[in-house]
Amino acid sequence: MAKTISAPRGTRDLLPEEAAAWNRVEAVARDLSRRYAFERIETPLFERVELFARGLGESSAAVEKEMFRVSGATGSDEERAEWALRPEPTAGIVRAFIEHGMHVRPGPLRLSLIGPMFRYDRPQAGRFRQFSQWDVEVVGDPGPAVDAEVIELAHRFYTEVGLTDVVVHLNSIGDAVCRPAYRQALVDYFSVHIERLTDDSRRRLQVNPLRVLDDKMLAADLTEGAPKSADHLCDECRAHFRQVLDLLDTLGVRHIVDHRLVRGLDYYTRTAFEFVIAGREGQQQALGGGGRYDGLVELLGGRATPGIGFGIGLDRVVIAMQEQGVSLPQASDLVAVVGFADDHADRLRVAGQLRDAGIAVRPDGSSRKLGKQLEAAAKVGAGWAVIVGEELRTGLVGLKNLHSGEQDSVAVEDVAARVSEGSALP
RNA sequence: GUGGCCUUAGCUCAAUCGGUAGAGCAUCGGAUUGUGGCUCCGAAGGUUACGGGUUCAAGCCCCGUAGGCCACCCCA
Repeated sequence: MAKTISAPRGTRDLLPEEAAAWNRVEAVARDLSRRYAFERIETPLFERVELFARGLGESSAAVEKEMFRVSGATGSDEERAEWALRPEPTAGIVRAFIEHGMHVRPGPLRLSLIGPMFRYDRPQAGRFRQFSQWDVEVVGDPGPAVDAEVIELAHRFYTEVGLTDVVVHLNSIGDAVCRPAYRQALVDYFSVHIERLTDDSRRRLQVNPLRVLDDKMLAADLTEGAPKSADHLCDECRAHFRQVLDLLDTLGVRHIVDHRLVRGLDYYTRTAFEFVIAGREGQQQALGGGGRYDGLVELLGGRATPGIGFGIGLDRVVIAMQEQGVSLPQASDLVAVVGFADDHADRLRVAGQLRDAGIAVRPDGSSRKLGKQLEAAAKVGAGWAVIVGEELRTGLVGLKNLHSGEQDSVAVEDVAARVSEGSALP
């Protein structure tokens, strides 16, 4: 045997046995996108490094150490530009929004995508270098109602996918008006305790003081004693946050205000949130997160436009579904077509007729004895076997229920109806 | 980027003191020519992750590399 090649580190193959869970997750995401009137958008899997550096912030972990760089080909300047696989979808969507002049469209714009993201960090439970997200963005709506609607949408997603105990943690981190003062308050506070900070936090204090709150290495009393952004909000931000919380109460969305939640990306303003499984502290408990980014469009060269959105990590959702034992009903309306000797023409013709009628068919292509074919049919999960034999001359085939063993002779055109009655559940 | 544990058949695992690789499950075939699931018989499947070292002899001891798992940072 030739030397084998394995999947790249931090990536994995989606095998057929996991398909049911992924199908469910993607189906719910697509259906909710439809019901909440989001339109599909697709952006490239790679963009210029500069887009992410400017959009997410130079000091964000995603840019600082997790950028998955694409080595450019030789040739033109275009090809030699620095590219990176997208670590998150928002920057690309905002880039497209600006590039296509989408601000002139009747708004607010509601955009959604499902696709892979890439971060070059070390693989771990629930963390991969390639992972999948469902992302939704509302661009052009500054009001708190849309914050609540979007959070409620994510919450509904978790429920419909079958998960329980998912709660939203949220915070308001202010805006261009009040953040500078809060920022200074943090600098003042942490400067007093500079000897208790980690090297990393001392650096963050210079670059982005909010992210010192994110440093889990610091003693709890140090971060809990730090100034809270909620206490430093300007009147507008305070009112906005208050309304978001009230609306979530009205909608019955369980939420917890977390003063340490600042989020890893620099573009967030006002509302920031994260979805976690209650009681699962420590490891990769975040199932999704997002927030408002009222300054991002302008930062990337567009005219000032508010935005809000979230990304949900579908890999982690699938893992959580497995952990919680979410049941995924297996339809067994698959029909195997078996027959005798070399009557493949008959089998394929019958298979075609059944497919015309809309059912899933798997003809046996072998000339094995009938018993082997039936055994194989049951093993691949068929609920029914259609046995093609002499009676086909009169339009009849044997229809055998592979779970009960019952069998009778039916007309080919009646098979589909019998199968869709769906009595073949195991 | 840092640390710990690990790597033998497709999967889960054995292999005594260092003595030349085994089981269960799964797969495929058979058990008197047209009816599966149970049972029985049989076959196939390995450069013991890769590379080097020590030794008469290495799956086992030593070094390196890669990969996996777990945790930290951070996040989805």
